[in-house]
Parts: sequence; C-alpha cells; structure tokens
Amino acid sequence: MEFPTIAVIEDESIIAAAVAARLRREGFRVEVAPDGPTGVELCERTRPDLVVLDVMLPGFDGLEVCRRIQRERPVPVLMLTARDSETDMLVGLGIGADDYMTKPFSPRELVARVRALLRRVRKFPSPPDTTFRVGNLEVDPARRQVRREEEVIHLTPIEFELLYTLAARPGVVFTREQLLSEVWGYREGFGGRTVDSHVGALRRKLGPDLLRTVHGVGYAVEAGGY
Amino acid sequence: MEFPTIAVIEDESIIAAAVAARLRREGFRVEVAPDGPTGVELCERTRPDLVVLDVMLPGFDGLEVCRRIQRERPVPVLMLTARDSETDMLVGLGIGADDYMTKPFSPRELVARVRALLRRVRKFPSPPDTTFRVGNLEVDPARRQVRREEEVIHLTPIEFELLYTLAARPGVVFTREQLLSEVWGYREGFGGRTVDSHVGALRRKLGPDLLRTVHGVGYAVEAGGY
DNA sequence: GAACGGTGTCGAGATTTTGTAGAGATTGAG
DNA sequence: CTCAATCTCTACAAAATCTCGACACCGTTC
Repeated sequence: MEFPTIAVIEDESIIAAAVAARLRREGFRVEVAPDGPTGVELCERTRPDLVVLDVMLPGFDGLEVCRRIQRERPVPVLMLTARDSETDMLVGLGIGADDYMTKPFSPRELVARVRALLRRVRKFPSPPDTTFRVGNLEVDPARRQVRREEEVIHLTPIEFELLYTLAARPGVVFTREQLLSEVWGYREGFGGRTVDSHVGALRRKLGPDLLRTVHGVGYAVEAGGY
Repeated sequence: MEFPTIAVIEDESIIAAAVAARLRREGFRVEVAPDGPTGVELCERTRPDLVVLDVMLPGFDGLEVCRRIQRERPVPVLMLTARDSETDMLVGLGIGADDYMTKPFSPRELVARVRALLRRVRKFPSPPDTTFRVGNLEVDPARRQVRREEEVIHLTPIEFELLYTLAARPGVVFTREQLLSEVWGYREGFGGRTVDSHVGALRRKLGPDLLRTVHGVGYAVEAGGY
C-alpha cells in the first residue's frame, strides 16, 4: 500500500524544509520544487496526490502553476498566501485551489488540512497517526496525548509537538534551529531560550532523564528506552 | 548512485581548503574556485547541485556570481558573509541565496546546513551520516556519540569533532594547522597548546594507543585497528 | 650525552552554553 | 470584558567546556 505523495512548491527554503520534514515524518512521500517551472515539471513527472503551493513564486506565480497542473488532471491544491486579503482575492478570482492557509502557519495545522483534503477526495488513505512508545510513555498523535501507565499526562500543544518531533527519531540530535522550524514553523525574529524553556517544562512533567542535552548542539530523546 | 557535487567559491584558501576537506570527508564531491569569473565558469561546466559562495570575492562579487549562476538554472546557494549586518543587508536585497552563514563558522554547522538545503531539493540524497568503526570504537555522527562495547563514552563537542576528523582517515597525519582549520574553522591568532590538550583529553578517555603522535608533524589515528 | 626544540600534562581563569524562574504578552473561552 | 492557560523572552545562576601558559619530559641531532 502506497501512501500519498505531496508536492511542495515553495521558494523560501526554510519554509519548504519545515513543511517537507513535517509531512515526511507523518508518513507522506514528499517532493519539493523551488519555483514555478520546476514545480509544474515535478507535477507532471511524479503525479502527486496533493499539491502545497505558494502564491508568490519565481518563474511564474502560483496562479499560473495552479492552472497548468489542473489542466493536466484534477488534483487537490492547498495554497499558501502571505496575507488574509490575498486569500480573499484568490477566492474571488475563482482559482481552483481547494484550501488556503495564511503565513505564518503552524506545521501541525498544515498537516491537518492536508489530511482533510485527502479525506475529502477519498482516493487515498492518509498514513495513520500511530501511537508509539518511548521508554515507559505512550505517544498518541491522533489524540494528542501522552500516557504513562494509562495515566494521561497533560501537555500543552507546543510541549506535545516538541516531544513528538524528538521522540519520532530516538537518539537523533536536533539543533534548536531544526526544532524551531519543525515544531513552530518558521517565523522570523524568533529564538532566544524558547526551545530550552519548553524542554525544561517537558522534563518537569516527564522526568529528567528522557530528554538528553547534547552540549553545543541541541537535544535528543534517549535512544535506549532510558 | 551519485552523491551531490558542491561548488565552493571562496578566495581565502585556508577557508576554502577547510570547507572542501570537510565536505569531502562527508562524502560529497567538491569543486573549488578562487574568484567570481572562475566560479561562474565552474558552475557552468560542472553543474553542481549546490553552491557555497563567499560574498566578498575578487573579480566580481558574490551577488553578481549568484545572479549569473541562477540565471542559468535554479541551484541552491549557501552564502558566506563576514558580518551579521551584511547578512541582513543581503536578505533585504532579496538576493536569491537560500541560506546564510556568518564567519567565522564551524565546519560542522556548514555541513549541517548543506545537508538541510539538499534535503529540501531532494533531487539527490545526501551521503549518510554513517556510523563507522575504528579499532574497538564506534563513531556515530548522527547521535554524536562514541561507543566501546555498547558503552557510551562521553566526549565534549571539540573532542568529538577532533576524533571524527582524524578517525575518518586512519593513518593519515594531520598537522595542527589542518586540525585547527578543519575542526575549529579558521580563526586567527589561535594556537598555543590547544590541539595538544584536546588530544590529551581523548587519550585519557579512549586509551593511549589510538592517537599516534608524529614528531615534528602532527597526529594520526592508528591505521591498523591498533 | 648535551643541547634544543617538540610534546605531554596540569590547572587556572575565561568563555560559552545551559537551566530555570517569572514578568509581561498573547490567545481563547465564556 | 475578565479569567485562565499558554507562550516568549529576559535575567541570572550554574554547569560545561575551552584556551593557553608553565614546566617536566622526550626525541633528535651533532
């Protein structure tokens, strides 16, 4: 059984990277193109099941790309816009996009909408949000819950996302920058000790041994069930 | 399967050498050019998958180079700048670079960003951060860990980098200068017994036989499994 | 085997990085 | 609007790490 392929057409690499990483982690196959022409070519070649498309692109813009790929065959398009007013304008124009998101957006929201769109066309099942274990914890993305011995541990949204991101690849070290872009989605002028604070919060709630600090690099969850 | 080619356009040879050596060690193919015109010519000829580009170059500067190679075909560009303010200016100008690094930078960070950019384009897989063995040690770059019989040996960031650099080419002798530029990234007015100290620390932690002193030259890891 | 420069080692600051509490901003519900 | 929850970020303390000089020792050369 093949899971859906998503094409991401977006020129700002930091956004493209965050979106792609997130979608891959959720189990989708992802292809990325940095401009209009490449994007169209990519869609022709890989025939994705859904397209995430920035309106503002080098080459020719998102509207043109949308038109061209829809000309080939119908495919759901989720369009990224810079401002709400831009969205209104596009809707007014009757462009064939199926959903819109305004930047900045959270990666989680994007995944939710991708799943919703795919559900709507119902051609493919989305990859499941499987519950998995790390140490003595159960991480349940569908319910956005973490449990220890049947006991639900309350986490805030960001705490959950952070844990989910790290725990999905035990032992792998993530830099603060990577975490910012994967968990928060890129927004600029951002940083400070924010990541550290949330790591601290997780340690308070989950115990001090789950999250390992890698001095000078970043954080990782303990690989060996700690 | 071919791994990506990286073009490095940088006039300070000590930096160019360090960057090239490091990227090659990670498994990339690397081409170097020392000035703008040569750089453009190099890109046309070798069609690299990514360009590392100094802003300050003889001939014509990085901006011009960036424009010219992008005119040919889209290719991710990682730009090196001397100061943060310079980065801000470039971002403001909307030059088509995909990421920026301010000197001095650590070679490790550069590799991380190169990998991130390539992951985005996903046309080519980066060479893997594979775990390898040297003697009875396992060196695991993704986890930034060294293990002996499943036992993790804690190394500081510099210790890890130093070992990684030396162990990646067993038997090859590195001078202190080479190590300074490959491990530390070049900074001037630097030296003293710093390298020796860290070699000492490694010997304490890993045993006295792994690192061989080559009198009057430098250090190497024992080639034959010691 | 004496002289000389290279090397091993220790440890004292200096520096960098991290942990953490809490103020203020922000968001969302009612 | 008010209240509660959550988030960001500053400030400071604590921890980890780094640099480099002093000095003893070693290798090489003559």
